[in-house]
Amino acid sequence: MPRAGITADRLVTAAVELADEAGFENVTLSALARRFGVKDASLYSHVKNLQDLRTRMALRAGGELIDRIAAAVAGRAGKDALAAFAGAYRAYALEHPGRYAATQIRIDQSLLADSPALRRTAEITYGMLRAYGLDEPDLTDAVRLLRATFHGYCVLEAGGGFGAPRDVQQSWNRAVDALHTALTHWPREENDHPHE
Amino acid sequence: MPRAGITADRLVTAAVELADEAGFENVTLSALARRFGVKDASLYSHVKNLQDLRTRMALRAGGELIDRIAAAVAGRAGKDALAAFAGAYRAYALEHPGRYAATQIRIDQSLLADSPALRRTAEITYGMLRAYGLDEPDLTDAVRLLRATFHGYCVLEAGGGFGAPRDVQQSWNRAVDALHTALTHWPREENDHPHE
DNA sequence: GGCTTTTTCCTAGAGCCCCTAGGTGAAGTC
DNA sequence: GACTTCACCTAGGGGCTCTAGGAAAAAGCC
Repeated sequence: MPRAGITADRLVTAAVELADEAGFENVTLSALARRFGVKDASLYSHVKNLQDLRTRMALRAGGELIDRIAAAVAGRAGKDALAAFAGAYRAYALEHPGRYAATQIRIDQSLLADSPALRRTAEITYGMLRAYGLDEPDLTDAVRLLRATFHGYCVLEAGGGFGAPRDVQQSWNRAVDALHTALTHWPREENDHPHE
Repeated sequence: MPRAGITADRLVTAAVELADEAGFENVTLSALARRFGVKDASLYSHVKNLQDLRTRMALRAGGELIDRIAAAVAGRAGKDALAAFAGAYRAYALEHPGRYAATQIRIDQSLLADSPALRRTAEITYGMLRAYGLDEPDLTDAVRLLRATFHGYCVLEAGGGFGAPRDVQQSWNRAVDALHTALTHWPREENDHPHE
C-alpha cells in the first residue's frame, strides 16, 4: 500500500486549515488522520502529541501574522504605522480565526525564546512606537496597552461579543484613533497615588 | 443508599470552584461526578449537557463580576469611577481565572437576552462614561474600546503573555490613565479618511 | 400510616478522543 | 541485493460525552 507522504510541516498546514474551517479546539489528531486517510496513531511519528501540534500551529500562525503586519507597516511611521499595524492585525484575526486562536495559546517559554517571530514582533512594535518618543518603562506599558486592546478587540468581535448595530470597522477606526491620542498625550509620571 | 443531594445550583457552584482550581477547560462532567461521589451519567438529570453547564457557569460568573464592579464603582464618577471599574474587573479575573474564563465563552443570544447581569453591565458601563460627555455612536465605540482593553489585558496577563520584568500593576495603572486620556480627548468626527 | 408519583441515581453501552507498544512493509543507502 | 531507517499498521487502555432504560429514595396525597 502506498504511503500518504506526511511530514510535520504538511501536518501543521492541514491543521491550521482545519482550525480556520472548524475552529481551533476542533483540531484533533483523529480528524487530521482522517483527512490524510491514515490511522490516528500514525501521526505520532511526526508530532509528539496534541500539545506539540498546537505549539507548532501557534508558531506557524504567529509567523504569518507578523509577516503581514511587517508588510503593512513597512515605510510608514506615526499614526499611519499604527493604523497599518492595527488593520493588518485585525484582518488576519478575522480572515483566519482558527490560526489566530492558535496564537493565543500558552507556549513554553523555552520554545518561544528562540522563535524569530517573537523577536520580529518586538522589533516592529517598538519601532512603530518610536515616533511617540516614549522611554522605558512607558514603552513597555504602551506595548502592553496596544497588545491588550488589539487582542481583546479581535477576540470579542470574533466571539460575537459586539451586539450593538454600530459598524465594527468604524468602531475599530475610532479605537485606533483613541490609542493614537493616548500615545500622543501619554500620562507622564504624574500622580500615581491621587490625593484622596 | 443515601442520595448526594445534587441540584443544578450546587453543580454550578462546584463547577466554578473546579474551574478556578484546575482551569475552565478541565471542568468535566466526569470530574464533577467524582467530586460528588456519583456516576457521571447521573448529572444529566440536573444539566442538559456540557454546554448547558458551561452556559450556567458563564451566567454565574458574569453576575459575580458585575456585582463586584458595581460595588466598586458606586458613588464614584469620572476617572475615579473608571479606575474603580478597571480595578474590580482585573481583580476578579486574577482571583478567579476559571470563572473569568467562563465569562468569555460564546453564549446563545436568546439565553443572554433576558440575563439581568448583561443589563446591569450595560447600565453601569454607560453610566460610568456619562462624565466624558460622549454621544452615540461614540459611546458605543468607547464601550467597545474599554471592554476590549480590559479583557485583552486580563487574558494576556493570566496567560503569562507579559514577559518583561515591568510590574504589571503599574502598567495597568498607566493603561487606565491612558484610556482616561483617550476618553477625555475623544477623537471627534475629524478625518475618517486621512488625505493620503 | 399506605399509596402513587416524581425525582435521583444507577448500569450498560456506544462513540470519539489521546496515546503507547510493538510489528510490517516501503523507501532510501551501500 | 542486503541493510537501515522510517512511515504506517494493529491492538489496546483509559478518559470523556451522552442516551436508554431500570430501581430506589423522596415527596405528595388520601
